[in-house]
Amino acid sequence: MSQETILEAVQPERKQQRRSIVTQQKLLDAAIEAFSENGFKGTSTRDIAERAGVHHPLITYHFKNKEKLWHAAADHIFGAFTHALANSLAENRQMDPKKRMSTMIRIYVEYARNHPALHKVMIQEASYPNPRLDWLIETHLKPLFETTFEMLEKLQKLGVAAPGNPAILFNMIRLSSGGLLTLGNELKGSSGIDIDDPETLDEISDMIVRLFLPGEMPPRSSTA
Amino acid sequence: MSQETILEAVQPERKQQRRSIVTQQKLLDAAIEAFSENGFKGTSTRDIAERAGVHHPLITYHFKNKEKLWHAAADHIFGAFTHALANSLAENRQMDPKKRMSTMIRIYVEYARNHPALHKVMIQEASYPNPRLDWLIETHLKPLFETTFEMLEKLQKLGVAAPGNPAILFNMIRLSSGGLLTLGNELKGSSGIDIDDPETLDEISDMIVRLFLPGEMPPRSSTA
DNA sequence: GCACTAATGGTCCAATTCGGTAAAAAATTT
DNA sequence: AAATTTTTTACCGAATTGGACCATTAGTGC
Repeated sequence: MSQETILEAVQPERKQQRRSIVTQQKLLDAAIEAFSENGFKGTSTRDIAERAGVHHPLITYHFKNKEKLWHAAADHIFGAFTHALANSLAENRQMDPKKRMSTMIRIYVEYARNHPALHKVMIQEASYPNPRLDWLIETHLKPLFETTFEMLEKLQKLGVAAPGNPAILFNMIRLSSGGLLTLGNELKGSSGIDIDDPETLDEISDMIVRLFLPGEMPPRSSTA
Repeated sequence: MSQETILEAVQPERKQQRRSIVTQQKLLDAAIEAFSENGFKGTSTRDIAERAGVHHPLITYHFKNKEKLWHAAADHIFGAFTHALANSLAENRQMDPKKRMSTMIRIYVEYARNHPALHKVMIQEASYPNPRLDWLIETHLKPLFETTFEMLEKLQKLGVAAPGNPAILFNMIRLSSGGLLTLGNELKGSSGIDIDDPETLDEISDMIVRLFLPGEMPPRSSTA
């Protein structure tokens, strides 16, 4: 979590003021929200400043320019998610693989509900080829996905996860959870699904586990 | 298919010229592409005209304004998809329910590959509440979804489709197919999935059928 | 071929918005 | 109180916005 930013590199002869941290935080949150809704091109720095309740030149002051603000915002939300995920996985280190994966799914569903911007930003940038997408893939997506691929493959060998290309399988899980919640505004009207109902979230998580991890864990052998 | 547009309402004392239809077509295609990439707000009419290779005042001439162009473009792509779907379903009228649903999935996967704008536009508009989303739901989504819900419920009763809320199930299918292909630009880099490979499309379709329609059709009884 | 209209091309518009800068004012830290 | 960080206010020039206007061209119906 080194989002004390950018400016730290210059030369902080004096320590950063608290209100400065607050406005940076507000700007990052507002930026993520705006970028996730309207994409990079479709978002103006003025819109972001307004959402943050802050004067727009502060963006230049704190983040230099729009591009750097986008990167900082992406780092911010991915960092927070990775952190939440790592925490939860550390807690469940001794659980069996199926339980661990189920937990990850549950966390992601919950996270996607509370921070839909995480998935939305990926969609926005994947919308057409651009350098930000490449950066996102290399910096955040690949590291995040790799461990999950491995976990899934292991589960497939154990007969727990459904067979087939694990990469495709993983992405289907990703879309059935995060992608589904991203459509929140539409689901109620088109399908009568209310993602604000906590029971709905459980229903989604349970269904994903049932669909994608249909097998049961084999009884633990003494040698392994 | 009444996308001969808008102007027909005025009073066509003479019949529409062929080149006019061509430019309208080009504008509709360009509009869908642009709107799907950058959303309504993020798209300029000039961008659309440029993509279409057409002078931008022609948008005003043919579609009155940006809003009406969006609606015409949405009608256009949803009409085309509904048409393709209906055609294929008509061909397979005598097939058993599981086969029919599998066919629908296959069609949607293929369609989403060749016309990613269909799904992208829905995502763009669902990104935040707005009147276009409401219109989209009422005009196109609900009619399109209703029949599928029913088919799915029937398949659940037959033990073919996975159990659980059919609306959620349906939307997971929708996202595992169309939503997945929408991420095309990202999937290669992040997961090594190449959606330009026809085999990948088959793999996706097959996996969806296996995951969501795991049961086999019961042998046909003589009375039903 | 002629008259009429639909369609296009090219130009212009006024308004707004864009990202970013500069310098004064205010708030904090030392 | 001095020094420095942060915020505020005002402003910039460039680009873009959706749309209007009219002369020209192409196609239609006779």
